[in-house]
Amino acid sequence: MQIGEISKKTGLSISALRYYDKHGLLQNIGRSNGGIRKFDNKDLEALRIIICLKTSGMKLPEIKQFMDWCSKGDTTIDKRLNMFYEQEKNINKQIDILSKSLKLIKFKQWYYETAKEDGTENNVKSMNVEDYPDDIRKLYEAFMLGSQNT
Amino acid sequence: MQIGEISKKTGLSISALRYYDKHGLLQNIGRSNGGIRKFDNKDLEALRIIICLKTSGMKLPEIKQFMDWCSKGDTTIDKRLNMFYEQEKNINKQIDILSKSLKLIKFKQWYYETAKEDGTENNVKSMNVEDYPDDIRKLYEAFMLGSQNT
DNA sequence: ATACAATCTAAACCTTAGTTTAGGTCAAGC
DNA sequence: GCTTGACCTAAACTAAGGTTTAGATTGTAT
Repeated sequence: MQIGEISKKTGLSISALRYYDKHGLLQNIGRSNGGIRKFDNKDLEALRIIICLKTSGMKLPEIKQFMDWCSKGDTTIDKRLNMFYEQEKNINKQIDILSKSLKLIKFKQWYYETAKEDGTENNVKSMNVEDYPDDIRKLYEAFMLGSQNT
Repeated sequence: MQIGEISKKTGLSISALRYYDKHGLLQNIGRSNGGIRKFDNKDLEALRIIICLKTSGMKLPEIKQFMDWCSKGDTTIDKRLNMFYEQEKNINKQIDILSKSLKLIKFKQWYYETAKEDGTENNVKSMNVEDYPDDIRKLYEAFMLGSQNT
């Protein structure tokens, strides 16, 4: 497979693929005599992993580090295992943050739905927290407690 | 409150706060006669919302748009409500992607734990998918099906 | 042989979200 | 009235992760 086909299969742009190659993320991809990149299924699988690590927030130098370890063989198994333990923590942290954001979003939806019904923001803006519906108050407090102060 | 105190309360750097102000995210913050920014609790709450939107992936121009709508009053309630509906979808999409990544991570943990026990990657590398433990196979397949092809 | 699309490289450019630097005020305490 | 720490602006700089451009080469089809 050539770069164009790989681009279609992975959704990465051709220039991104060349960029990854240049920066050492794509190890041992072959070249034709004329210098054209030849990808096989192993390369494709490696790319899937790269994409997954990237979308879960890992930086390219760190991904390269992992690829280097892979090339280095059995002596780096421990490091690689550890990296995946760390990345699990990382992802869980991100999910936590997003879930907390979701609470503010839900609160704001209620806020603007109420404003919409009233035809004005004034009423809901001047409401006291204690007068929010129970479930809404919980959302609001979860958000506010999550960010300390005031 | 001055910018230094706000920086400590929000965790944003002073330069980031000035940058947000310059780009119109911080509307109607006062200034002393001498030109020094004066923040009040409303400004602080607005900043909390900005931080939340930003950490959930919203770009600064979009956040500015929202702030502009807020300043414009009741005629923009619908737009703001809609923005929060969209942002909910957005966040859920991000959580989905992270949850899928987590499956690969879990699979890789099993993979390298096995390699570690064996003292080499060779055995686990040459295993067939059908011989993976059931739960592991599911993780692997969820990941591979999620990315089509091959 | 020639056309043509696809590929190649290097180097310049781009965007986002700030940070840093330089040179200058502000205002509180002594 | 002077020092000192916090604040101000504009403008240049940074970093990551690519994209774009220009000009050359490859390889397949006619």
